[in-house]
Amino acid sequence: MKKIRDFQEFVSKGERLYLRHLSVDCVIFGFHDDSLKVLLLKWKDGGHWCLPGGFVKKNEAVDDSATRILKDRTGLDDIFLQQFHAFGDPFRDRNKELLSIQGKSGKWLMERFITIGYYALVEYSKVSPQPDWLSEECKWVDIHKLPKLIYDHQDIVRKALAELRRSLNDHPIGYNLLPEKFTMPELQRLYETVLDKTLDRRNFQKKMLSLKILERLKERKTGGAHKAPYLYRFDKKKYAKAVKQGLRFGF
Amino acid sequence: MKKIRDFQEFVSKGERLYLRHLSVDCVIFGFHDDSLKVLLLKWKDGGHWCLPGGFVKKNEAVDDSATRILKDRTGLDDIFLQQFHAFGDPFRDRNKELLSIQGKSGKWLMERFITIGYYALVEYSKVSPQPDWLSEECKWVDIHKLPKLIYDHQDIVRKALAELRRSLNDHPIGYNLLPEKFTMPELQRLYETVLDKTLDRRNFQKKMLSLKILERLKERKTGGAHKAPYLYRFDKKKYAKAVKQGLRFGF
DNA sequence: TAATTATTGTGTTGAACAAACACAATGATG
DNA sequence: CATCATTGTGTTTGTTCAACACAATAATTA
Repeated sequence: MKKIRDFQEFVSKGERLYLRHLSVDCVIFGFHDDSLKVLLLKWKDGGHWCLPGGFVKKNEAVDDSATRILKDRTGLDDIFLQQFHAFGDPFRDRNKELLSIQGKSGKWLMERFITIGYYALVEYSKVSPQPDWLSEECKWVDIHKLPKLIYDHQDIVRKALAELRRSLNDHPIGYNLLPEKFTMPELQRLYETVLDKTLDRRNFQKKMLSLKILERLKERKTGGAHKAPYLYRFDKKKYAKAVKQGLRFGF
Repeated sequence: MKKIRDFQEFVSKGERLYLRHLSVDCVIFGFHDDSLKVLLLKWKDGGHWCLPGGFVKKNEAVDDSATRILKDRTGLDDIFLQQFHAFGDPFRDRNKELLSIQGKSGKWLMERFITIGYYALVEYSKVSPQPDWLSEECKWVDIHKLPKLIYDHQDIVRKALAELRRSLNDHPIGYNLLPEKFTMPELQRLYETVLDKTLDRRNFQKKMLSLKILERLKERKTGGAHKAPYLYRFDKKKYAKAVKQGLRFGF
């Protein structure tokens, strides 16, 4: 992929390259330090925060646009990605004065955009956040400590989180959000964080094990200042089979 | 609203009026004769079947486009409407040769469209299906006996049904799909149809009543050749309260 | 008008699951 | 080697779910 040097070049090429009025925004979830994080960008100009996003090439599937954006910001392929909502209010991106667009060629950017929202589940430690040409910074932010975001990006995050919660009942999110090996307490804290409530340790373990998609490994010693918990990993075969049959968690 | 006289006028005005590359398609569900129906249109030209759809005006919220389309095809306001997916494959509407567009002004219609899918739940008897200017016919079709549909409209229906099933756990669909007064067997057959499986009559009733959103009325005599079942209706207050707290059906 | 028939209304039981809870084992710390 | 926070496991109790049976009723018919 050819790199776009600067803003002006991007703006003038954009009109030829992209579908008008249509963008993609991604809510990229990660889990670290017992909290749920979202990957955000900070604009060079003005320091405003926003979600990683981009546009749809004229011959590109919208899903592929999302995949491309994710790859650009995280360096990762093969990400779990889920389209969840299209945001189509005509005033959703009204205050475009935030962008300092000059010249006639940038007009397309000032027009109204409908954006299609995707959320992604990634393994925190595998991501190397990369700012785009617009941004000075790309970093993880605790979902409960979000800065003010541009446009309706706050709503987009809220909706993404709501959909993530909804999907808890069908989809074992630990598979995508945790490293390959993890402990039961870690898995539990993930669920507690997403659901924003505490769960009973013993009942949680029973429920998880009853799904028969986990495999228990040897002890883990290092680090923790207390009794070393077992490590688990997902059993891919059983996992795939279970998902196909339709898992029912009870959250 | 000014009526659009014919195809050519529509095509030439469209470019000024609508956002490019963006459409809305609606899967309108109704329930009648113990079966789930979808409202379809049949084109004058070629007799192809499709979903009711339309385009997004330059200053119109996408949700409002869907509402407008629904009003035009059914005559109804205040419809339960739910956006469920954006279909963004570049070849999804490839075979545009189905449309016989002539003239330069129609070019916009031949380009690629991303369509945003909505499903609606309506009370069958209240709908008076109205063809649009493209169509000779607008009618209800059993969801299990669909004709061949244009483009990816079959996929759109499939996805809508999947989402409807998913929503069964949070949303009491009977409220939108049945007439104000209905019997327990009717409600049950609705669920059986949507889920495509039979349910135990007694357990179903217990579950429904335990939600405390139904109000039982007097007997119903007319019609049925057997014991007359009670009539029920939704108790709007309790219903609203329950939905807000998050219903959990167990399907 | 009384028997027939299909359907509705209701209740019970046993099994599966969920919530609440207690105690022993462990590994680092001082 | 005693302490401490945390993990591993099991029991009890109540709730929900699945499977099932029988009496009541409204139109039909004999």
